[in-house]
Amino acid sequence: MTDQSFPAIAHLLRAHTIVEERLSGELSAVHGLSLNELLLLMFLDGATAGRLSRVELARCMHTSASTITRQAAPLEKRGLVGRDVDARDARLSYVVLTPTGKQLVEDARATFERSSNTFFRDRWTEDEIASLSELLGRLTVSLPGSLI
Amino acid sequence: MTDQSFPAIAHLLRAHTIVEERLSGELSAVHGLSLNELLLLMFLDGATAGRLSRVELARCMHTSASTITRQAAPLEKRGLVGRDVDARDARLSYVVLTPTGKQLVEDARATFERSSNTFFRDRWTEDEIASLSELLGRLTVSLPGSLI
DNA sequence: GCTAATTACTTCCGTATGCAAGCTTTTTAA
DNA sequence: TTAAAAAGCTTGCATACGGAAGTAATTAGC
Repeated sequence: MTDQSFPAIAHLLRAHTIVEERLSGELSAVHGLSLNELLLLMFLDGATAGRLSRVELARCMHTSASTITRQAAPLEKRGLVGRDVDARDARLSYVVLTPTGKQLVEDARATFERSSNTFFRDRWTEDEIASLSELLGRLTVSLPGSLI
Repeated sequence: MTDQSFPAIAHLLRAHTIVEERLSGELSAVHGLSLNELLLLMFLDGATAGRLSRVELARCMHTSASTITRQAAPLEKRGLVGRDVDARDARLSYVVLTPTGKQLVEDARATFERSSNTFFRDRWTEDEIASLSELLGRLTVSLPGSLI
C-alpha cells in the first residue's frame, strides 16, 4: 500500500509557487493589487453588508491581526474600503467595501478567473478541474469565509 | 458549461496556507528547520552527488538567486551543507550536502511525510490522494528538480 | 459593583523575500 | 586578441509578515 500523501503535499507546495507568481503579476499589472489585497476585498465582497471586523478578516485570510491592520491601511487610503465603528462595542472596527472597492473587486475577479483558466487550458478536462477543486476544497472546509 | 478553474485555484491558495502553517510548525519544532530550508536540502538530496549550483537551486525552489544565498548561509554555519568550487568555472559555487545534512534530511523528510498524512487522514481515500497528487503534479511538470 | 481576565486592534522588532546594482568570471563577436 | 555581452553570485534597499508588547474596551467572577 503506497502512500501518496507526501507527493500530494509536495506537489501542492510547488504548484502554489507557480500560481502565486503568475496571479500576483497579472493582478499587479492590471489592477495595481497584490494577490492578498484582492483576497481581502473578495472576502469583504462575500460577507453580509460587504463588511467584516478585522479579526473576522484575519480568520478568513488565515493570517495575523497585525497583517490585516497593515493590509487594510493602503486600501483605505485608495478609497476601496472604509472604516465602520460598532455602536455596541467600541473595540470593533469594521472594514467595509466602498462602491469603488466593489467595482474593482468585480473587475479584478474577472482577471483572476481568466488567469485561473490559463493554468489548466488544454491539458485538463473540465471533469479533472472539478475533481481537483473538490479535493482541495475538502482541505479547507474548516476555514471561515468563502471566496466563491 | 460551468468553469471550475477559479474555484480550483482559490481552493489551492487556501489549502496552501493551512499546509504551510502546519508543516512549518512541525519542522521547526522537531528539527529546527523552516519549510524552505528543508525543501532546499531535499533538492540537494535528490541531485546527483548531492550538490547543485546556486542558480540551479534557485530554479528548483522557484525563487531568486539572492534568496538562495541567504538561505544557504545559516545551513552552511550549521554544517548541513558545504561549498564547492568548480575547477572549470570560478563563478560557480556549489551547495553540497554534508553527511550531517543528509542525516537531517532523512529525519526531517520522515516528519514531513508523517505530517502530510495528517492532512488527509480519515476523509480521503488512497485513490483520491493519488488523484490529487497526479493532478497537482501536472501543474508543476515545467519546474526543474524533484522532491520525490 | 469591582477587579481580573479576555478581546480587538495597533505598533515595534526581527526575519524573509524580490529587485536593482555591483563584482568577478566566462563567453561571444569582431 | 580584445572589447562587449552574459552569467553567477552577493549586497543594499524596500516591502511584507508573525509574534510580543502595549492600549483601550468589554466580559467574567466574586
